[in-house]
Amino acid sequence: MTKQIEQLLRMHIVRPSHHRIKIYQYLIEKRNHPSVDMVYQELVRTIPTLSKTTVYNTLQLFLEKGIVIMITIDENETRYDADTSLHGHFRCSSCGKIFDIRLGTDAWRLDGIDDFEINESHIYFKGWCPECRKKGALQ
Amino acid sequence: MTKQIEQLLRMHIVRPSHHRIKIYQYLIEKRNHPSVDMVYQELVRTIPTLSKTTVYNTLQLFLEKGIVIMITIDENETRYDADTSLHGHFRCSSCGKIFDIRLGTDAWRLDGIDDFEINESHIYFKGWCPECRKKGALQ
DNA sequence: CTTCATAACTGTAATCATTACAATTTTGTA
DNA sequence: TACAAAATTGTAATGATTACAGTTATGAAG
Ligand SMILES: [Mn+2]
Ligand SMILES: [Mn+2]
Ligand SMILES: [Zn+2]
Ligand SMILES: [Zn+2]
Repeated sequence: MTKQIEQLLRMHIVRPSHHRIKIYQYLIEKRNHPSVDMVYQELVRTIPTLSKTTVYNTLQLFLEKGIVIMITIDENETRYDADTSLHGHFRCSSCGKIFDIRLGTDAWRLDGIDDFEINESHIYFKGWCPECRKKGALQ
Repeated sequence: MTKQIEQLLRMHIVRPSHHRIKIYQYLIEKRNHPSVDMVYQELVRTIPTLSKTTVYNTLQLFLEKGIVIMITIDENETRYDADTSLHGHFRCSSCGKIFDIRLGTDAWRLDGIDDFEINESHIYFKGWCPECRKKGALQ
């Protein structure tokens, strides 16, 4: 696993340091669209010397190299996603969890704005997730 | 014009104070998806006693009453829009302007996530606007 | 026109995510 | 082993947003 991550980082011109591997590994294993603090709080348990600045710097580097995307669905802090494929997100207003939403290609298509050059597309939904709806219904 | 805004605010249980009218008027006249600071900098010229806190509070109130929507396309500061209809946004990475993008209803439709209760839908694009593309091409 | 309760507004301080930056440590290579 | 480059750290600065206490405006009652 670590070898594969090293390979991927190298392919994107990112030297695979210990911290970078751990941070990338966190993203692909948890798949939880974490904030900087979520990554830091988890990893600092096994890397006590870890600095939050390193998490910021590393995710910024991953962004520039195109191996993560930034998600601004949360108003307070940016979230990150190692899944760079075209997909939407749903944020539960109750539990705060962020879910992946697979959308047909026609949802991403848009006509009549040929003069714009689109580099990024984001589709966000907010509301209540299935679990929270159940809980809410019981109250 | 002012009378119409007063009417609209009253309809949404917002007492139409002088400041509230001016802030709402700014939103519908400029249609520029402003940040709090953009609203403040413009209005403080004619209302020298205006406090930025009032702009924050007022836009928060408008949000709660459903007469504006929040746009999180900008990573640094939240933007506001008095157009609450379903439409997408495009943010130019060069000039920072935010444009409205009208999308067909099929773009907003999504199947297979019936268990989610959707309250808000946001579609954002980022890239280069027509004007900045032209300028960029000349360089 | 005064009184008074309530709502609106102001200004300052606190909070919190993010960035800047200089110092220190690690790494790869000769 | 030596050393330059890259990575990491820790602290301070920045900047948007919020908290809050004090002040002002408003509007109804008398
Ligand atoms: Mn995702
Ligand atoms: Mn708009
Ligand atoms: Zn939930
Ligand atoms: Zn532009």
